[in-house]
Amino acid sequence: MSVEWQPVRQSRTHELVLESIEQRVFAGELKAGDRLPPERELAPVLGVSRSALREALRVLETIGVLVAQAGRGPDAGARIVRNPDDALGRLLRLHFALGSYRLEDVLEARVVLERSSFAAAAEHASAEDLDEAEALLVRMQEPSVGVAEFNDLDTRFHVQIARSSGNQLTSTLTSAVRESVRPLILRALEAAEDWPATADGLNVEHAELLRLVRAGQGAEAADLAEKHIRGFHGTLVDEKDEGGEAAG
Amino acid sequence: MSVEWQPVRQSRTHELVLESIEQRVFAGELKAGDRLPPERELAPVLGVSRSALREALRVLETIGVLVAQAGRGPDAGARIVRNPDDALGRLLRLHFALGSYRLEDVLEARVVLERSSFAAAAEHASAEDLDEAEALLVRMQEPSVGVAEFNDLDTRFHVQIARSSGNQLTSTLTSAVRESVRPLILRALEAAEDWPATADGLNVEHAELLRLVRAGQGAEAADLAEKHIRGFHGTLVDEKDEGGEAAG
DNA sequence: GTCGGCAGTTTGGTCTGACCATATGGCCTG
DNA sequence: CAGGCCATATGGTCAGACCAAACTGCCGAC
Repeated sequence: MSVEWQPVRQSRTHELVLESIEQRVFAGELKAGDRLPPERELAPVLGVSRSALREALRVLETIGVLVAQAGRGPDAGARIVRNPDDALGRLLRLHFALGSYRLEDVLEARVVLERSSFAAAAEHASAEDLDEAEALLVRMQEPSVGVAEFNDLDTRFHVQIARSSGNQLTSTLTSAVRESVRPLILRALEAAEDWPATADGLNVEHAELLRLVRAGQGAEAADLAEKHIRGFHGTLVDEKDEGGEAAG
Repeated sequence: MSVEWQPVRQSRTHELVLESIEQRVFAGELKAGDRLPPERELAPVLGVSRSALREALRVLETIGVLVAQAGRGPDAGARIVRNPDDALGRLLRLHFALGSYRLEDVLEARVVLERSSFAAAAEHASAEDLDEAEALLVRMQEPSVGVAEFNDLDTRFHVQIARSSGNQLTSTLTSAVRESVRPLILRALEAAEDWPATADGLNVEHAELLRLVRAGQGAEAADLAEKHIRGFHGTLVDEKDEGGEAAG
């Protein structure tokens, strides 16, 4: 048989706890907004120590499924939430830093996701969403804006378009992927020979992108977005060429 | 200013520890394969208790950046690794179960990612990778294959194509997104009125997809992949219509 | 009677120290 | 020299205490 043997790796306690809670989520018994029992009650019920339970809760918190709040009242305790964005962002950022992904791979992923975002935004975006995006562009056009803030606004513009596409998942993925290369982009912007010209060029493209989205020209917006992203990543590859190959 | 005030939310100890370790990763001081000092040494150095340190390590383990192994020898201890796939899979699976994402959103994401996978595979896939994909298809064609195993092989086929595209990131994302709807697809397959006919139809499409990839016809493969996925997800929407809307 | 503050209670966060489980390294015996 | 047993290093778990945050509600001052 072609199936390889796998090491059995016996489960640790906190993993069993995690499974138990996950099962409740999959079964629909735990929904967003629900509260878990207090740690001091739940631990003995599950037959584990509080520390083991806490490690499981920490895992759930890490993936944006749970938040904990001390104190009393309706907002206190451990609550089920839906906040995948931070979790995905941290995950991709760290793995990109570790060399799990090559820059070209990130580039392709961005192109694919953002083409979809811009095309969908041209279809579904509300005027308010696009107004917010425009506000970001206006702030980017101020000559006094610094590189760091420009980078921040740039990220938020792309994320705002993704969000306005109405697709939560591609929005989250777009945001996370963009976040993962944020430090790299910041370094590239800082190293730009003629910063005002660079900023101008990006501003022009952003404005045109937003115009196409507003006009409902999804296909054209997608094409320009691809050009926009590829053009910019081109400069990144140049910046990073001393990095060498990521080892297997 | 349009920037909203944010609650300051003072950092918890384990978050500070996490930041400290993350910084080392971003700075390149911690690379894949490196070992962390033993918990009992590292905790006092960081000025925190072992439990707080362990919670931080658990977070890193959750996102696939660290594995821990008890015992002695070169493989023991906490080591930096690059294993994002499980982490991303769990994240999307749980969030999909919680209703963070609508089924249509997942469908669009799959279409976008897998179009790219198939197109890139037609360009870059090695013969061995495609042989492995073919072996999966052969096993899916056996009449005796059960629904669960078919679902498993189907997943692995799509993931194998993604992997053979040479893009680690889209491969991971494809795998995770496919995993997140795996239970749903399983239920749909189980509910199929004429299972052999359903399986046959999918098998034919898979074979044609692989043929196009082998022939290097990336554009055609992408189009067929989109049709393949949309067609199948259509049956899923029908299956899930009792689910109602996901609350905001 | 109302407002403000103070104490009580609930809940997560952290710390300490102990003990258990696992896996290697090396000694010791046959 | 081979096999088994013990020492050691390391993560995993546990128990109990105390700290910190945040709401509840009482109680006194006005």
